[in-house]
Order: sequence, then structure tokens, then C-alpha cells
Amino acid sequence: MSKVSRHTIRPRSLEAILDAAIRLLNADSGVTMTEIAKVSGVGRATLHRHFKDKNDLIQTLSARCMEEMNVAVLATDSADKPAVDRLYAMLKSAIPLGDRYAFLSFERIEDEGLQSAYQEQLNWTTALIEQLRTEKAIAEDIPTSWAVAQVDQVIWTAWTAVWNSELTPIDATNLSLRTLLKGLS
Amino acid sequence: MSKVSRHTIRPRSLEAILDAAIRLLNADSGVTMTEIAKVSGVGRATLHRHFKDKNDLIQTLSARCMEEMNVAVLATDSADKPAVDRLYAMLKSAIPLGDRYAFLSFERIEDEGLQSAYQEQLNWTTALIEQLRTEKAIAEDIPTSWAVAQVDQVIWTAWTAVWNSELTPIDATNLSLRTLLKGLS
DNA sequence: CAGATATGATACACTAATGTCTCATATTTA
DNA sequence: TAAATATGAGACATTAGTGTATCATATCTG
Repeated sequence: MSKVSRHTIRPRSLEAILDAAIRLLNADSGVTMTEIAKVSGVGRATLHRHFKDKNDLIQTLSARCMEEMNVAVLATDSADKPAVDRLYAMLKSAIPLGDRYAFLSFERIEDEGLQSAYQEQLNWTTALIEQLRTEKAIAEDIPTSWAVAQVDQVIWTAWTAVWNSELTPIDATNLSLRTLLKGLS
Repeated sequence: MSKVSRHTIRPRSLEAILDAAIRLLNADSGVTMTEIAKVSGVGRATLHRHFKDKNDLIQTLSARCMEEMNVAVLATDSADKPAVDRLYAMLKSAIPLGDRYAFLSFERIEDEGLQSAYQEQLNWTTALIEQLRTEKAIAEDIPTSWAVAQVDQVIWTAWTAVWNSELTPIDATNLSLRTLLKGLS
């Protein structure tokens, strides 16, 4: 969030705004600031007081989601576990968060800090793939970039299936792990 | 395209518009009609003459892409081939078209004809999955909806990899087939 | 409680985009 | 070539969204 105002935003305003924004952006990347203000029950002036423009809001939101995702994933991660276990734990944490960061796929954010946060996630996944590789869980001739992309995509697919009530979160997680390990072996 | 005007659009105008619109929409779902007119080298008035609004344009575009995809896939398809061959042929046709229908993932189109066209593609894939199942190429306990989603997603992933110059179209197609068949077995 | 301050409502100016119209010009077609 | 017609350019009114400012009120904080 940029320093647009000398005012300090109240926690409940901030939460209301970010909450509404996440939901609205996931439904339609074209939502207006006016709409976000209306839905979050916050005055339009307050919104503009604390967020320079929609891009500014999206940046704050993205950073939060990234952070949230990192915390969730790292909380259940430990470097000394077998890679397969780490992958499973990651899927279990990440899939339920799908509805919170879905909008990220649609937005083009050029914020520097955000790009590096994303890069960090990518690096994490890449390292995990490499570990899977040394543990012979994935085939040598599978490009790492392909494996990373598959991991990213399966999370999205799994979340979508859950969202469509086609699968329970547990089933989606298990299917994801299975599909990945077999598919990349 | 809706009948907004008594005029008949000239083929080259139509092509220029749809071509520009596809490229611009893939880059940014928020492009304006004005921008599309400018890039397509067509008068703004002409654009409005033939397309009621952006939604109307997107509907026409979507219908075209769907049609294009159907034609490309069905051209190389024949029901008596083994399912694996059909899947491969489909991937080979569909993946290179990624850059033309990428925008479809971002747009929320409520057009009835379009929904049914999409449903038709879904049915085609579902039938293919069923055939793969009877040919023991995919495991019994994999839900069909999951398999269909995987097929959809892998096309997108493969196209993205090609677009990022990480893979050649052939490699991407081969990896897709392999990942799918192993992943779902 | 009392001062400080964040908020909502409202008003306002400003901008970008939309959609319509007209008319001279270019293109098609018969 | 001549008639028909689609087009581009420009003017225009309208709209939706933006961003700012003011001020009374609500909410914090000491």
C-alpha cells in the first residue's frame, strides 16, 4: 500500500477492502474502485485516501496473497523430509488457497517486489523438483521448467475441481500428487 | 456478430478487426474499442457500426476461435483410431492454437451458442477419455472430470512453454502426451 | 472525558470511453 | 463507367469512473 495519505488506515477498513477486492477481482478483473468501495462498505473517499489507484490496491493484495501462500507452505515444510512428502505438504497447503490467489493469474503486475516474490516461489518449486529428481521420483529427461509448470497448473486444476464441487479438497490433493508423480516419472 | 447495421462489413475490415482484437485481448482483457479500432486500422465508427459493444465483438471472436479449434481438431481425427493416437493428434492440432484462444480463459462470456460450443468440446474430450479408459490407458479410479481438466490444462501449459521459448511445439506436444498418459495411468 | 484523527457523505472538476450522426471519399459490383 | 454502398474522419452528447476537497460525525486513545 502506498503512502497516499497522512491518515493511518483502520484495520477493519483495510480488511474489508482487501476482502472485497479479492472476491471481486476473482470474479472480474475489470471491477472498478467504486464497486470495491461499495461492496467493502467503505466510503469511496477512504479507498482513494489509502490506495493511489487500482494498481496500487492490486499490488498490496498480491503481496498479501504471496505472503499468505509462503507462510502456509513454509509452515508445513522442512528441508530434511523426502521430496515427495514436501510436495504433498505443499499441495495440501496451497490448493485450499486457490480462491484467494486466482486473480493473480489474470493480472499483469509489474511491481518489482512482487516479481521477486513470485520468482522466489518459482525457485522454491524448482528446488523441490531438483530434489525429486535426485530422489529418482521424476525422469531425467523431463525439463525442469516443464515440471515446475505442471506443479503450478495442477494446483489451479485441483482448486477449480474443488470449487466446482467435483472433488473434496483431500481427493483433489491426492489426485494432484498422484498425477504429478506418475506424469513426471 | 450482431446485426447492428444495415451495412455489410467488408471481409478485409472484419479480418483486420478480429485479428487486432485477438492480439490485444490476449495481452490485456481491458482493451478499449477505441484501441482495437486504432490497431486494426479501421475507423472507430466502422467498428461500432458492426459490433454493438465489446461483448458483441468478443462473442464473435470466441465463436470463431471455437470453430477454428473444432475444425483443426476434427480434421485430423477419426473415430476408429486408437484413443492414444487420437489424443496425440488432438494435442498436435490444439497446442499451436494456444495464442489464438488464450483470451478465452479470461473472458466471462454468457452467450448461449458459445456455451454449447464449449460444452461440445468438453463432450468430445470426455468421450476421448472414456475411450482411453476402455483401452486401459487410464486408471479406473481417476474421475473423468479430473482427466478432462488435465487435458485442458496441459494444452495451456504446453502452449505457454512454447510461447516462452522453453520448448519447441513438437517437444511440448510429446511432453504433453507423455505427462497425460503416465499421469492418468 | 477530551483531544486527536479516521471516516462517510457529498460536491466538484476532469478524463476516457462509448455510441450516434453526418458527409465526403473510396471501393465494390453490375 | 455509373450506381450502390461501405468506409474514415470528425463532431457531438452522454456516461462511468477517477481523484480531490470539505466538513460534520464516529471512533479511537490518552
